[in-house]
Amino acid sequence: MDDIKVDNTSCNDGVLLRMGLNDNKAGMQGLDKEKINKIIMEATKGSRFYENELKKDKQVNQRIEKMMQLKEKITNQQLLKAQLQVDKLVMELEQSRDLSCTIVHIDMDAFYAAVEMRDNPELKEKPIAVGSMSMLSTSNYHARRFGVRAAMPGFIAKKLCPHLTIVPLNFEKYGKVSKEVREILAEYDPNFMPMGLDEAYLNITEYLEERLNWPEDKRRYFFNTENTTENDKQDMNMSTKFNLNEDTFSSSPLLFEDNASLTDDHPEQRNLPAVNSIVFGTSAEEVVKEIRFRIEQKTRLTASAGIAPNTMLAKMCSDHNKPNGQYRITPERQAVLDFVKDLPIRKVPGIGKVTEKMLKALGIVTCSELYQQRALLSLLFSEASWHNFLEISLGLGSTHLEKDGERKSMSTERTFSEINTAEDQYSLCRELCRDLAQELQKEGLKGKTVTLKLKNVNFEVKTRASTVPSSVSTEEEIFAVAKDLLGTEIDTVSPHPLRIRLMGVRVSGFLSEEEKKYQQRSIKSFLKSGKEINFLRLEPGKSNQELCTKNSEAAPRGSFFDKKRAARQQNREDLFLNEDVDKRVFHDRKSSANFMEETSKVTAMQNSAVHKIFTCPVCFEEQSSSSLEELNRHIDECLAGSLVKDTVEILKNESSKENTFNSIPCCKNENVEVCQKSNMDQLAGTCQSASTDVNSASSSAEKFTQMVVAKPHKERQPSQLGDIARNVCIKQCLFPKRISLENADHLEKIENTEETSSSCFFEAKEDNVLVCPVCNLEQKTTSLMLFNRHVDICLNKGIIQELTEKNNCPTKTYDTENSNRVGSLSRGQQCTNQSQGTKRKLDESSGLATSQSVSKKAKSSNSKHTIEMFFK
DNA sequence: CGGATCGAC
DNA sequence: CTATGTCGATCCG
Repeated sequence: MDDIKVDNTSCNDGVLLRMGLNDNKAGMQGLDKEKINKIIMEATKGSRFYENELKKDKQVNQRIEKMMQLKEKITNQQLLKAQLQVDKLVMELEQSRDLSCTIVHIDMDAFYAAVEMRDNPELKEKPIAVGSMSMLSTSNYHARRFGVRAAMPGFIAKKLCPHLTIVPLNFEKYGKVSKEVREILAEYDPNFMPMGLDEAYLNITEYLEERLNWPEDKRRYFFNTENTTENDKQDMNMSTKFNLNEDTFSSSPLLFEDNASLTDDHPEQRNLPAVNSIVFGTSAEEVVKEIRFRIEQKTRLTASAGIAPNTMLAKMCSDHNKPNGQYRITPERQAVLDFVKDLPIRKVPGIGKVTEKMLKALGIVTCSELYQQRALLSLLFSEASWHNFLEISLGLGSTHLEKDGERKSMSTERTFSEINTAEDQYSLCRELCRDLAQELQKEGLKGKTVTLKLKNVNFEVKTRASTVPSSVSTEEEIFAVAKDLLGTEIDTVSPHPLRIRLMGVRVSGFLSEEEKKYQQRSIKSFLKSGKEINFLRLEPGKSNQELCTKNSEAAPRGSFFDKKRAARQQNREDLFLNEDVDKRVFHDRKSSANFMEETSKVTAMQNSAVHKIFTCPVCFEEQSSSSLEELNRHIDECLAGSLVKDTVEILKNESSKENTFNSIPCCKNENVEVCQKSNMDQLAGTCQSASTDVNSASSSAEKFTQMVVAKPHKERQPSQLGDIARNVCIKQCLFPKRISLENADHLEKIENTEETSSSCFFEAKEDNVLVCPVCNLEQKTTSLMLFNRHVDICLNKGIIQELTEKNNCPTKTYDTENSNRVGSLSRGQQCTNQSQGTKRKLDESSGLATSQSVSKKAKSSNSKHTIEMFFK
């Protein structure tokens, strides 16, 4: 927004700090500063809001006091030393100064208000503001003369300006206009960076070069005469505004580069020929004029702009001649320093009310003072802060517009009139969770930490966060966490009621893009394959839902380990099948991205005659089938023939990194894929979105488990067994069993919170018999930690060396601390595709542990849970 | 990690 | 009556 930052007047007390005032131009209607302050004060004093402002102000003052005390203790010696250090950095920064870019900041003037005025001519001559009685988003310039500004509640604005018209927000409209503007901007920099609806940065460096050779015609724009007849008049004004003089028409670059064009924002009235087109030059100024011209022609709204060698300066430039003006800092060091010299620090983006006040306490108001005090600042502020200060005072800023990365959090919050009953609060909380879950789903995000935000009726804000071992994304999941947070807050104030005026819920701690791809793909594909196969194979009426919703009652938890034990007997050999499976199941090593396609192709196969080669996961023979139906039939036959063998565990590493399906280490001897609970919880969201059948899951994890885990043969009808076994089978082909670090990570977390979490994994203690992957002996254990300790000990014995040599395959470390970074991705690749020599190198360079480093690790830290897994 | 604060739009 | 909603960054414990 183009609202001018509050210039801190001399008022010493808090509230007025934020009530910035505009100059009251002579002869204009409006109020003077004093009057405005008085009115605001009267409207404010005594309110809960005001009391809170005072409190916050006190805190800032305390911070300042602390800082001043620190300052007192600083000796000259220290200061000198700091000076040297800082100046060293100054040198470096100065050397890195880059003036080669042309950055433009475009800022629509009083955007929302301007849009509303445009669409309702009645408002044109009136003071208006956009927002509500409780909060204004912006005001037009007329209203600003009364002290009506953005972030001011409407009722106070009304007191300042009784004639003020308050127009409600209409984001849809602003969004449309914003899009129109962006379409123009994209022509100058396809990578421009929008900042909200009304601002954007452009890097027009390249564009400028190109444009240099453009003929006039390419730079000619026509006045929009269609719009309204009334607009003709404006067009003439436009001509004036855009300084359409002879220079412009001659479009001589030389003439434009001189200073005359720098003053074009205050053009004198000229006699202009009536023209319906205009040619813009090739200089940066001309380009920006063109942009603004086109914006105005297209939207009938004006914009201000700044041109400078970096974003920070450009932003401040756009403010310089606002509204409807532009300003350029030429790409010369001196020009930059001149601009910055007397600039109040408050104008700098990033310097807000508090920082301004703190710096003011040190006698720093302008940027040159900021520079002069650099040594002191380096001793009083954090490194990040004083580095920033230094760059500001040198006029340095970023020269490239980095696209904002992935979002880090998503939240929703609501203000309301006091709510003080727990019941209402819970239901409100649920509602927020519902809204948030919906938004999360739109972006396919799941996060690990849930934050509850509360503002009590005294405007005191509290946030309470909790991070859970597995990502959440559904209403139920989020609410489950949020309600606890809310509960404890209610408890802490009890027996008094919790009196709040705002509640908010936020989810953060998303999986990184890498993790997400990795996880989602495999999960989605998995679900897809599972779903399709079920869809095809299960008798009518047997839906996923049934498989999913039936959970613990149908499959008691103890059975989980029963099955494990039973399975363990006959599969040790399976471990050694990998390589074969490797070669035979997958004809080509497609990236996992293809698996989505792959599965959908399989679906498509039913309708199309396309033949598809597929390897039967049971007999490992290639099958050319024209339909999934056919393939299934074959598999059924195979299964019937080799039922005893059941499904094989396929420890295959296919080339794609992402395409690994997670399973837990201790399940490695299982013949069936077992999804661990923490993982299941993660899957739940996807599960729900992918499968419409699945809903109202008290624990989607368990449903999932049931879907995946095959029951022992005898308990099932043959047909069912076939279905499920094949399901598992195929799934394993598509998503060969692997251990992911993520998994290990969750394992540990779950274990640590064993008592509180409803983890079922180690619940049946007597059944926890795990096979040590090192000594291959069964270990009866009550916790993963104990088991890991055993593995560590085994490793320490040096058995690993022997095994590694024998197996000629690297070992794997599951380091819970590095779990996020160490992709299980690249590992799969290495094991299958590369000779060991290469493997080792890659392992080391990517921070992965090879057998050697694993041993070291195991020795050096017992606290780390290392789980080794040997392939082949 | 959790909580508070700052700053921007 | 009546003082926003959302997001990222940073600092501190």
